[in-house]
Amino acid sequence: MSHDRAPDDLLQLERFLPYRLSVLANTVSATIAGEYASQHDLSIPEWRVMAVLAHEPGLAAAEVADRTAMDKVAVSRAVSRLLQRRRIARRQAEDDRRRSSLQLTPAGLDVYRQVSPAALAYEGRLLDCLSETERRELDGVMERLLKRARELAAESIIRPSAT
Amino acid sequence: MSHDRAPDDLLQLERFLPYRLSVLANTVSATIAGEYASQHDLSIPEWRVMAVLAHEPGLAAAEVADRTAMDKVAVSRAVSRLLQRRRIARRQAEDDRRRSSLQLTPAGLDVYRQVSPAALAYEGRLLDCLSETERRELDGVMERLLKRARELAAESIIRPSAT
DNA sequence: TGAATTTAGTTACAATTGAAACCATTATTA
DNA sequence: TAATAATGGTTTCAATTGTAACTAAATTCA
Repeated sequence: MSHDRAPDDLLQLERFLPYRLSVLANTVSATIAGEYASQHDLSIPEWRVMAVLAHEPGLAAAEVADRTAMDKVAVSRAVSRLLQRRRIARRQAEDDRRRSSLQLTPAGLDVYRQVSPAALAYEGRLLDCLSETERRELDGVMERLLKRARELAAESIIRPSAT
Repeated sequence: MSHDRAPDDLLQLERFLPYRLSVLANTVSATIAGEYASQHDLSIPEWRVMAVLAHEPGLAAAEVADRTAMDKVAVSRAVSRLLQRRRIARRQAEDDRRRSSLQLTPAGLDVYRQVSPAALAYEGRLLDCLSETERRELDGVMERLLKRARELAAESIIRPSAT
């Protein structure tokens, strides 16, 4: 009457944390991306760049990459779109002419000030389904999981397929 | 001495749950994808298809899409690669000739039996950083967050940009 | 029955993303 | 100081992914 294969010591997709994380993150990101795009013609990478520049004006592209967990190519592309739309401005650092210094324009700051509360409102509604305690705990859990995930990622890069 | 803009009632990227979820999920997925790819030449979509077929042999493509949170195009592509490699077999349902019935081949089952414990081992090491209680709680929290995220996603599709 | 819809799945085309090559500048060191 | 290496950032090309159009089969209902 039951399946004769795949006993439950083998992986079941719906119970697999990496799968669940991926589905949750994609669902959330797709919703937000739709919101940003329709309201402000803004992609998630662009939004990330703006958000870090709001808090730390003058960063170079590499520093932005660092703080947004994006690679330098993605930052370069987001930056060039933001420059086109005059949402950020760039000048070259006087000490090092390779390096750029990025900051929001007044128009960019405006956009940030509009998007920011909408994003926080979405986050709030998402977290509605958790108790205050659960939220606090989730915070710590996420932090440790990310730290751990990075450790494991570093491992498998160092030793891509040793015996 | 402190920044004169972006007060903390505005969004700070590192504290923003959607951002954190995305970074965590991407880090985890990239690690696993690298593992699958190097060891078995298997993509994540393909792996998902195999995992559901291991538990429910005979599913049609649309049902696979359902259970893997993938769209039908992604399933179609994964299925065609898996067919090429003889990891799954397809026959058409006798009652409805549009519909296909998919199942792992013995070779496919073999791959699944190899990948599955490796994937579970990774998950175990990731969860190492949490206590037993925290893991149990995370399970419930993930479930509710996903449910909630889907509600909110449905909302914004129904009412894409009402006043 | 038979035209019009709906459903399952694939294909074609455009947009996004990632990896590697590349240019310009700065740092190193022989 | 001249050659070499390293760094910041952009560009190019290929692979992945998403959207829409499409084919074939089944269903609806006039």
